[in-house]
Amino acid sequence: MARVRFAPSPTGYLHIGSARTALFNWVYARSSGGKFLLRIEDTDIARSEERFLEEIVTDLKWLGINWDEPPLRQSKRFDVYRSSAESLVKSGKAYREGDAYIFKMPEGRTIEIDDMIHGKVSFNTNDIKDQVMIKSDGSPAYNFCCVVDDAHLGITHIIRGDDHLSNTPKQILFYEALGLPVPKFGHMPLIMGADGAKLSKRHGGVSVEEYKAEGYLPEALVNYLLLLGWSPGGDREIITLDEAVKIFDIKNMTGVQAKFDLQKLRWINGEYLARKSGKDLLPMVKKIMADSGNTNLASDEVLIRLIDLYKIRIKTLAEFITATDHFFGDVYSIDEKGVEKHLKSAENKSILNHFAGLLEHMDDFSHAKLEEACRTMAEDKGLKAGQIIHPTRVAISGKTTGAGLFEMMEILGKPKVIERMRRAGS
RNA sequence: GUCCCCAUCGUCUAGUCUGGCCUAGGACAUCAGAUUUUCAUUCUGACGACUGGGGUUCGAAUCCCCAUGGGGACGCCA
Repeated sequence: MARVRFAPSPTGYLHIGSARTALFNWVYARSSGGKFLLRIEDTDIARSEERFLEEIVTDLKWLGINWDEPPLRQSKRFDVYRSSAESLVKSGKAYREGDAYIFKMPEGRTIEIDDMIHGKVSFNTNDIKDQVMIKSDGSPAYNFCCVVDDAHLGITHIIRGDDHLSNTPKQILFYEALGLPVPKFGHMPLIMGADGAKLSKRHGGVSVEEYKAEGYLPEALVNYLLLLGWSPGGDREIITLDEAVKIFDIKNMTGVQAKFDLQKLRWINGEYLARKSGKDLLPMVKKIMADSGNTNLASDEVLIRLIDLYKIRIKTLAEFITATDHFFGDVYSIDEKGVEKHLKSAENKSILNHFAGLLEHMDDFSHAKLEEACRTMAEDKGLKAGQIIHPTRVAISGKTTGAGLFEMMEILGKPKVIERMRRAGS
């Protein structure tokens, strides 16, 4: 049975690239009926912090990733690494230099890897230096404790980033020297920024937290990450984790570095947003509104109506806030070009005032009745409905885009609508 | 500098392993049109690629070599 792992180092937030690594390992385990484990690489005690670990755990769960056994912490196993290193010194494969333990690199050997993604890759040991196993301060070096623990955990398949490809021959040598079975490796290409450079803040964010805060749904982020380096086949673009588990085959992963495309992520997020109900989205919207300082400005009922109206017009939850700001008070963003185009002429002002006058006599302020009133007025005055709709939209929302006008009016309510129309018409 | 990985539309990719079905398919983005007598959704269409050069072969996006380009690694970081 396959056993795979994700081994984060709690020295910072969960990087989007690490999240992808975790994701593919998880999918590999679930699709093959194997186990997915977590190992905490906290050997750098000075830089490791509990709060980072908590954030990583939270983010993994948020993405839908769970693990089958309690996480293993490397900081608790320094004695194990030391005795392993000691055994290699005894057998003559390593030597000591002060308090450090160093592995003697054999000469002239070719190490061949049959990578699950790249196929055959080979290295010559002449290109590799002797490797530190235990540092002078007693802490283990990455490549060494990685091997000791992967063997200890019975890891059978290691799926990780291409940045580890050149670590692999070193690790294979450790497995051999220690007399341990060598697992299968699969190195997936790194994600680059849109400009081909290392992924950074200006590409839209590097941490899972940033995407969460921006209002991306975990399903959408997962879906997008899954499409980077793997193809579900056919013309599929939208795929859930569960469906991916059913059809995943590591053979379909490409060895080609991919650029992170925020536009496509946004599109996918929009797809998921549109498919959710306002009720399902409510907690997330409330959270993101609270985080940006908007609290208790509308009832849940009104919020749900707004979400249902706007979910097909936004790509992230954060956009909901700016798109609907005119519902939450009298200070909201104004599209100056829209004002210029629709509210400046005397004719439009007169149309606004006339329409407002009609509205004042309405008791039933439902969108159906409002639309009826608008259409009737257009007919009476020989106008096209658009000539009433556009100025009204800008007058009550400050925007040229948004939900259907009459639904907007209904939710805003008679007093606000008329007040804003009168102000724009004066 | 040395070693390693990679190379199809602007981007993600299908096709490459098992050469002919590829006048290279899909999606995002962009542009245009239709629908919606408002916004968006939706629909239709357009634009748009096999990095270059040598081979091998009846035939190459697919196999081989070289060049170029991109990325990674060469830490007592992980």
